[in-house]
Amino acid sequence: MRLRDVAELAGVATGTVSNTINHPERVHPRTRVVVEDAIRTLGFVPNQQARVLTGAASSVIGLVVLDVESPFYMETAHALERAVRESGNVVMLCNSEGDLEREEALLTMLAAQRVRGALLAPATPDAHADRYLNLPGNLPIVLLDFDGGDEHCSVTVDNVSGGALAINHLLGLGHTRIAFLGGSPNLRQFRQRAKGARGALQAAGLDPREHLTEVSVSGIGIRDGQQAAELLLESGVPDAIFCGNDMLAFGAYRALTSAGLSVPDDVAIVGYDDIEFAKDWVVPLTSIRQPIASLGQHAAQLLLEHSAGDDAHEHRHVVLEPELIVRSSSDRRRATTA
Amino acid sequence: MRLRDVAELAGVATGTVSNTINHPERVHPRTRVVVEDAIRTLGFVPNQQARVLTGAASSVIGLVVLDVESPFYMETAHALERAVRESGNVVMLCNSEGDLEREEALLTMLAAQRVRGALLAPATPDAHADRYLNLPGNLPIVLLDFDGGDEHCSVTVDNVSGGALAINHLLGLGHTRIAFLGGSPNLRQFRQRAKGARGALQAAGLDPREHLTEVSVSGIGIRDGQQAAELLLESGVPDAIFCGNDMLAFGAYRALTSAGLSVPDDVAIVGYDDIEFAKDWVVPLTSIRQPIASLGQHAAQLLLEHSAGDDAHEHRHVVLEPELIVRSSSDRRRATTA
DNA sequence: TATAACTTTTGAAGCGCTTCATTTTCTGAA
DNA sequence: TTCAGAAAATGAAGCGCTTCAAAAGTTATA
Repeated sequence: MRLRDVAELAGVATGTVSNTINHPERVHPRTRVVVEDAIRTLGFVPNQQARVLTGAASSVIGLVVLDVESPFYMETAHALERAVRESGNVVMLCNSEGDLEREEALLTMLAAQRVRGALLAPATPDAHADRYLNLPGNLPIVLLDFDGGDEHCSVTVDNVSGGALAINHLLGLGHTRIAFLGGSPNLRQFRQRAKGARGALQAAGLDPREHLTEVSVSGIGIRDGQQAAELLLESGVPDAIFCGNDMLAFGAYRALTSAGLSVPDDVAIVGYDDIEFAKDWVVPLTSIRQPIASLGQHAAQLLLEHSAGDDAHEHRHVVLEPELIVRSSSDRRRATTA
Repeated sequence: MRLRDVAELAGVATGTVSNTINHPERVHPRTRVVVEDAIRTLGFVPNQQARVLTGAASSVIGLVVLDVESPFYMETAHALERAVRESGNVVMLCNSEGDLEREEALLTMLAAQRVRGALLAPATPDAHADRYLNLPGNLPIVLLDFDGGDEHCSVTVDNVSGGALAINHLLGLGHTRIAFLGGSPNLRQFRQRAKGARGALQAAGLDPREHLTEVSVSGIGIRDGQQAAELLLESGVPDAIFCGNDMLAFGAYRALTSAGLSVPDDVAIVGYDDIEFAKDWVVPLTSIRQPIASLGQHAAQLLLEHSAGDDAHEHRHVVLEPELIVRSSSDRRRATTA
C-alpha cells in the first residue's frame, strides 16, 4: 500500500497525490476529490518513516526515566507525557532502570530513531554533566531535575527552597524539635532538602544541630519511612517530622499511630512532592508540592525550541519553585483542601 | 552524518560499511577494523527510519491507554512497558484521553509510523469490537481487558470470577450482609464483578437481593468511595463492604472510621486490583489482585506473534484469573503480607 | 603458470515519500 | 483563432539505508 498505488487508482502522478495530502491548494478541486476517494478506498496511510527521510521533522520525543515504582515518578512521567502531547508530539517511553549503560543504549536508540529530542531524568543522581557531552548523533536533550551545565538545557525544582518552606511552616506552628527523615547518605534531592531545612533553622536563629535530627532511610517507600520513624521514636518523640517524600511520611504516620501518638496533636508531619494520595490520606498530609505540570511544560517547550532552533541555541536553565500545601497532618485547623 | 560519510572516511564502498554493521562475518577483519574506527571517529548512528524503509522490522510498539489518573492504570501501563521492553522493543506511549476520535487518530498515527503493532485499552468500555474492524493500514493490535471477537487478539482478566472470590472469602468469614460499592450504571468491569458477587451468593444458597446491597458510585477515586460509603451507612451498617476497586475501598475506610466504626472488627473491607498502596494502607487491605505482569507478558507475546506471523494468524484470547490476597482489612488474624 | 574455487568488495537499484524544474492544460484578452 | 500567462499535473532525483548480482582479489591445485 504505497502512494503510487493511490496514484495509479486515481490515474494521476505520484506528485499529485503527495500534493493533495500536503498542499491541497495546489491541486484542482476536481482532481482532489478523485485522489481523496482513492485514498479512502485503499485506506492509505502515508509512511511516516519515508516522510522523515525526505526531511520532515519527526514528531516523536524520547522520554527516558528511571523505573522507580514510585507514585511521584509516575505522576511526573504522566505530566511530561501530557505536556508533550499538548505540544502536538508523541512520547517514546524508555526506561533506564537506573542503569548507566542502559541509559546510554537508549540514547543511542533514540538517536537512531532520529527523534526530535529527548527528555532525560538522569540515571546518575550525582553524575557530572560531562557524561552527556558526547551524545551519539547530537540528539537535543533537556535534563530534568538535574543541572545541565553549559551543555544542555535543564528544568529543575529548587529543593533547598522546598526544605526551607517546610521548616518555616513548622516553626510558625511553634515546633522546634524537628526530625528530618531522609538524612545523610541518601539521594541528592533529599540532601538539598535537608540543606534547606538547616538553612531555615539558622535563619530563625536556631542551631540545626540542636533542633534538627536527621534520620537516614534505607529506601523511599512506606515501609522505609515506618522503620525509620520507629527507630527515631526510640530516642524520644519530636514535635514534628519532615519527610523527604510523601511515602516516607505515610510510613511515619503508621509508626506514630502504632505507638499511640496522634497526628497532628502529638506530632506534626510534613511530606514532600504532594502526590495524589497526600490529600486523601487518612489524615490529609501537609506537603511541599512539586510543580510537575509546569515542569513538563517548560521541559517540552525548551526541547521544541532547542530542536527547532538554529545551531546558535543558548542552553537555558529553568528553576521552578515548590509550594507549601497545608493540610491537617500539621495543622488541625486547616480544612481538607485539594 | 550518513553511512556514505563513513564509507568515504574508511575508503570503502557503502555496502561494505553496511555489512560491517549488519553482517560483520562477511567482511575481512582488516577492513572491519578500519570501518569500525571510522564509525567511532564520526560518531555514526545508522538512521533507523531508512532501515525500516528497506524492510527491517520496526521495534516500536504503540501503547494506547486512557489518561485516567488512577494508580491501577499507571501500574498496568508500567507492567506493559516492562513486558514490551523485555521483548526487546520500545513503547510509544499514546493517550486516548478516553476520547473515541482521539483514539482513532492515534491508531492512524501509529499506522503511519509503521510500528510493529499496538496494545490497546479501548476508550469505549462497551463498544462493539466492530469499531476496530477497519483499522487504517491494518495495524496488528491486541486488545486489553476487552474481548476482541474474531477480529483481534485479546488479553482479559476474569472479573466475574474475581467478584466471586471476594464474596466467597467474606462468606467464609461469616459475613452475610454485604454491600458492593460500584453498582449498576458504572463501568463494565464493575458490572462483571457485581455479577460474580451475585453468582457466589446464589451458589451459597443466598438471595443476592437480600444479602447484597449494590451502591453506585460517581467516580473511581477515594472521595467517591467515601461519599458512597457515607450514604450507605445512613441506611444501616453492613457486615462487609466489597469495593469495585482499591481507591473506593480506601474511601470506604475513611467513611467507616469517621463514623467511629472499626475495620475489620465492625466492618470488613475487600478491595479490587491490589494496587501497590493496598498492602501499606493504614489497615492493610484485602484485595483481588489483577495479574498485571502476566497480562503484560501475554499481551506482548501475542502482539509479537501476530506481527511476525504469517497472514494465517489465528486470533487468540487469553483469559487470566485474578487472585485473592487476604490482609487485615477483612481478617485481623492475617499477618500483613505483601 | 594456468585454472578452479573461494573470499571479499563493489555500487546500482530500490524502499516510499517529497520536491521542483518541466511540461501540459486551461483562461481570457487580442 | 491565436497566444501570453496562470494554473495544474508530471515524473525524475534524492533522502539514507540494505541487498545482491557482478567484479575483483586470494588461495589452492595441477
